[in-house]
Amino acid sequence: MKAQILIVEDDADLIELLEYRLQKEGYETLGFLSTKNVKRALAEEHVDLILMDRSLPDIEGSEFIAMMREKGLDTPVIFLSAKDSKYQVEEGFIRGADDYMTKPFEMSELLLRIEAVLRRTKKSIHSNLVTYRDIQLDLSSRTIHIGAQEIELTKLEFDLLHTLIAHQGSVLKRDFLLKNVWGRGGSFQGRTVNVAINRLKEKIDPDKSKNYIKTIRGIGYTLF
Amino acid sequence: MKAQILIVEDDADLIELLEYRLQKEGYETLGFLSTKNVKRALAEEHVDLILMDRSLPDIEGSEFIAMMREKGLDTPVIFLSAKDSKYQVEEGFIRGADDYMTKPFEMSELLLRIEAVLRRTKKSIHSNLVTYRDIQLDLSSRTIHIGAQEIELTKLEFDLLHTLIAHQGSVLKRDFLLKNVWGRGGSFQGRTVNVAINRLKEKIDPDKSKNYIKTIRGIGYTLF
DNA sequence: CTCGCTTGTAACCATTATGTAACCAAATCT
DNA sequence: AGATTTGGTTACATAATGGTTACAAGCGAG
Repeated sequence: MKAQILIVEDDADLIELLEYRLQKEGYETLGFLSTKNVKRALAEEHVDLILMDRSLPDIEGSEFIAMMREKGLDTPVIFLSAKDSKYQVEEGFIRGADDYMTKPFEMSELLLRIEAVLRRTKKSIHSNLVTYRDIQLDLSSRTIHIGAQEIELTKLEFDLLHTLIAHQGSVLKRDFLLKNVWGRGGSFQGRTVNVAINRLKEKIDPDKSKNYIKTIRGIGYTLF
Repeated sequence: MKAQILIVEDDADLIELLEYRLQKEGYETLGFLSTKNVKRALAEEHVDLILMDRSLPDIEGSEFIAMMREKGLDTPVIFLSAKDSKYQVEEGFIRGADDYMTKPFEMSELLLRIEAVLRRTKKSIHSNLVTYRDIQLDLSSRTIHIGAQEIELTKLEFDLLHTLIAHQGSVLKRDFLLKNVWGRGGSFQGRTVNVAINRLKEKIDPDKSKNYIKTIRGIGYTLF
């Protein structure tokens, strides 16, 4: 899948140059002369990266980013800023951007930086998912989603749910769960597993309508 | 990797001579009789250096450079000029050329100057940014900005924040942090990571309103 | 060498998670 | 149906874990 790059730059010739080169590299491009229609484009299209002149006629680049971030958009941005002594001093004020290039720049270096930023932001979606019905566990971020809702589980509850899902289809005996989730053999007596399962049930299905976990009397628990 | 040199010169014989000699030295060359197609060539190919006659039939050399720089290209340029006057040499430098040769010139001297310019322009002065929400780390200058504010972090705190951001989206266990930030395996006990995280939290979010760092009880820490 | 900053450690506090027990409800058996 | 067995529910004590603070050793800049 090609990455789509949005360009905001008030120099039409530079847009042309950038679009030509980026398309040649296999990117899709969207060129804009001002930020006027950019917001709409961001809402309508999926944009992987924004290349933006820092000093646009209508708005300051970092201001635009601030607005964008406020709307909840975290599209990465690379600034293109003029090598103006005034801006050199204020380099620290380039904020919210993922990278920046000072004009004049080498086209090949820009391409490398684009690649780097895309690689970096793509990687953050390196999740490790386990799903059962509408439950979704992300093992790397240890987050749990049920439908669109995110819920919180303790370490024990998370591990318990994880092994239940991992062995879905088979009935898990208490000994098995104690060994796999708690780590110790039979050092626990009584209702330990029982209570844990119930606390888990309470969290993933408070109104008892989904019936994720089924009790097999005399044996243990299972998911279907 | 061979450097590519673009030549713009209205004397076809001189182009041929230059190309022959430069190729013999191991450079790749692109010859042009006018600036007409040079812009396109600069977009398509990586060019390390431009050799340019200062008085071309279609455009003045320094004017062309000005245009190029405005487009954001910083490819170095060496002027070749038939006129010999100190005044003009200085003017040439002021207008953005990296070096200047007056015809007739010694081929060996040109080669030396080409080498010098290429060596000089290899170094990159661009920064290396890592961002998370409104936090921005500049890895080359090791400065940290949160929004408009610049804050100071110790080496340890900087490295810690850096690895947290680099692995944003996954929970980082204490062992992992000890290995990656501290460098040693398990040579630390107790609250070492803990205290470091809290010192970092205190600096990047003194009034505890931003909640950048989330504690995952029993596992470690994460950004989200 | 000294001063100040950094940072590991320990002691202590606060919070959360969880094992256990007591009790209740439901299923199973005779 | 009543007894018995098994699981569910609740409350609570405490263990586990992380946060906070203070302090001293280490380290580097001057």
